Amino acid sequence: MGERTEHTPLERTLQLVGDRWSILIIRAALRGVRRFDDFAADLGIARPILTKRLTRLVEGGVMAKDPYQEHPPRYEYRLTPAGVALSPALVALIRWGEHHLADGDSPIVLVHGPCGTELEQGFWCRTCATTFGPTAIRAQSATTQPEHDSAQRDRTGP
Amino acid sequence: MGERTEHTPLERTLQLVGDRWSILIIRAALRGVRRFDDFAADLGIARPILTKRLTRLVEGGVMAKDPYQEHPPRYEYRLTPAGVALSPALVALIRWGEHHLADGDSPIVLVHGPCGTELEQGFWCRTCATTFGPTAIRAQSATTQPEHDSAQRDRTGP
DNA sequence: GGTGTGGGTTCTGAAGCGGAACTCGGTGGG
DNA sequence: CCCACCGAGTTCCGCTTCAGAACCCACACC
Repeated sequence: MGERTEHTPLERTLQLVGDRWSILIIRAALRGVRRFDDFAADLGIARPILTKRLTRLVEGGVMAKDPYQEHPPRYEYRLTPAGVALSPALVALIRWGEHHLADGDSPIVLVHGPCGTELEQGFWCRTCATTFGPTAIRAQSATTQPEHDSAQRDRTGP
Repeated sequence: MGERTEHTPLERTLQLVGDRWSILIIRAALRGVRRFDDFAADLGIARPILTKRLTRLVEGGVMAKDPYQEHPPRYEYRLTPAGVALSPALVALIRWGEHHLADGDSPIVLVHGPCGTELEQGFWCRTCATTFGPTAIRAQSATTQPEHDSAQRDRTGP
């Protein structure tokens, strides 16, 4: 049996959200869906699978299960900050589908809300003050300097 | 039998690469793996599954199957430009795993090759010359004005 | 006290996945 | 000429996961 303890970050990420539904659940949550039945209706997912996926996402820190009323104890599932941090991945997948899987029936694009311009997504180096493509990416151990707090936040850009 | 013809870009993307192996196959291809047996050995994937995944990725335009020698006819699988265009999604998933699924054993980060600074990834609006977070994203039809549901509820900050 | 609602759990099949063994064309060595 | 070998799959079998529908249960409302 597979003793591969999925050691790379990508493998661990895919263990958590790399199935057919988790990403769609997260997208629904980003749109404001919170309750079990709303997820089920919105996604068309089988309810037992939804139970399992939500449980796994909660255990993985992507979502949180909070009571929203007491007496009939009812819960809602919200994205944690870690869950919201998956947005760039979602957006990348959506954009890729838009540009490379167009069926001609629904040309929908993601835009910057305030101005309506189609958004772009790229890699940005703070030091060089430049954007760059995938060929300039290198993986590197961070043992010497555990600088983990970079977080893509609203900034003024390149 | 789900007759849902997966109409949104995200659903179509996940139909193609939203299984347990496709993303890992694409990562291996980005690292230079090209041949059937090399994929099998590198990933530890069962060979019948690898056959199916490679076939689907070729049909989906993500990879191309080209002969690399004639007389014993042998083929290699390369990423197409569309396949390389999935890099931002891969990088987003890798970075998320690095930052939110750290097990303390392998702190590896992605850096800008030339200078070694950890890369950032964000949404960029050419018109406003600014980067922004997920709450400022809106989905909009590319042909007409924004009639597609605003797709965004109020959320706590990113 | 019956009905409705939200949030699940049990039951079935039907897919998909994993492992090993087998096939098939061609090549190279003895 | 014969046999081993290599790359690229395909078959066969067993196990795990998924999908669908039905069912359960605690409570609230009428």
